Amino acid sequence: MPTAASSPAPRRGRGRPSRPVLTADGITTEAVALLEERGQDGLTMAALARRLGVAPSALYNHVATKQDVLRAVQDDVNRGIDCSGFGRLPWDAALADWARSYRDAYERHPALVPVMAVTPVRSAPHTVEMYERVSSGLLAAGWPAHLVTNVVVAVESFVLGSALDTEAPADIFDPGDLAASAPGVTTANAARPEGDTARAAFELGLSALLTGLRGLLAAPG
Amino acid sequence: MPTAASSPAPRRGRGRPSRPVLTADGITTEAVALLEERGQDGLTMAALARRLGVAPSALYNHVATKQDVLRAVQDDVNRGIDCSGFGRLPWDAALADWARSYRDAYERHPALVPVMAVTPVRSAPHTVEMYERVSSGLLAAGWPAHLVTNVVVAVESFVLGSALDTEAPADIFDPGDLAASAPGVTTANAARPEGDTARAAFELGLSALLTGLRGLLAAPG
DNA sequence: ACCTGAACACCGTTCAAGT
DNA sequence: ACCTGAACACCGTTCAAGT
Repeated sequence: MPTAASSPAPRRGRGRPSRPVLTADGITTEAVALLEERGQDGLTMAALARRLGVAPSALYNHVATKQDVLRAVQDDVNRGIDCSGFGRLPWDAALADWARSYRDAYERHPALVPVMAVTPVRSAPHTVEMYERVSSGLLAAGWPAHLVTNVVVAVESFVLGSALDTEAPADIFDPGDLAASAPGVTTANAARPEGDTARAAFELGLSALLTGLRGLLAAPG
Repeated sequence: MPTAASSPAPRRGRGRPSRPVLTADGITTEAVALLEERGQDGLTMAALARRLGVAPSALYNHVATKQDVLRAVQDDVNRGIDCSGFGRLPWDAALADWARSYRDAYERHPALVPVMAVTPVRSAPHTVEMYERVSSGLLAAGWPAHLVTNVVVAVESFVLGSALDTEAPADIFDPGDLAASAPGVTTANAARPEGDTARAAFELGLSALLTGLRGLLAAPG
């Protein structure tokens, strides 16, 4: 029975257990599960502790803050992002696959988007590994070193913004009472094909971004 | 003395005031100021009420939730975004100016990024006006109606992701102890020019995105 | 209708006491 | 070292009571 067992019986003893009942990895695993099941607001230190069969204060023997938990969760999410195209496919196809996988991962965890944008990569091993595959792939494909990080950040910014956009309600652009003063919005809305509109906008932007990047690599300066 | 006066003397009377002391606009104005002065965590209903010289519960006669306050603040921020290029400049130059102004506005208010991505535009008049200028500008420039909203959303996703990126610490990509396993990241970091790196990545991405969009408009399908 | 003040059901976090 | 349970300083929000 791994630490991931749900709803373990609460400990009744008063003092230090003979063997530790918590580990950093176990906390992270349960935090990911909790985030997946109950969403952003469901991930509280109290709920996490209950899942682990422990008092909330016990968590603080293993993590300093809730932000620590979020950082660990985020590194775990990044572990699942597919970077396998680099070195196997042309750089632009690899970058496109990475961007799609990256967006899919954060579509499932939009609450982590602001965390990802701001958290240093050190002590986040899977995150470092992801960036290493992308950066070394771009370098090997002939991208000038001084542009590589900017390319990565530009694509990442688009991906994270697009991940937030997947949360938008379908009628976000419906001007309601203000329709009379917004004929252009109304026309554009009416002509927009139905279906997965967030994905359509993402694919359009990704395609445009890659076209521009190919041009930049071909004619630098 | 407008409602924006700071630290008014608290009312001491017990019942309904002879004239209302709060208005929706006054609440929004003070909320913007509070967000600007104290940042995301500083904008609490208690702090907002104190600034307005009122008990926290009084706010609930004018707004239903704190989310309401955030939505109003956000519409106010959108009022300041420059859309003046549309109809005056070529569509791509107008779109670039809009994107820069949009990013600048949310760089000052990164906490509003997740709100913006998700909030319906109805009952947000300045936001509708912004989208109207952009949409009608693209339509007038010859963009097919069925692509206009996707273009807007794609650029917006890039802008909002880039706004979050401005919050990142300068050493976010420093692999620390993991440097030995990340030679590509280390090389790219070392070669990246110093200065406003977030802006450099934004300008690179914006340029690439616009190049791709120009190509798409020229050769649709 | 629109305010006050008390109350409710939470938060994340700290800390003394236990083993 | 690593747990419990009580406590602290907050949150956003509700609601009866006042005018």
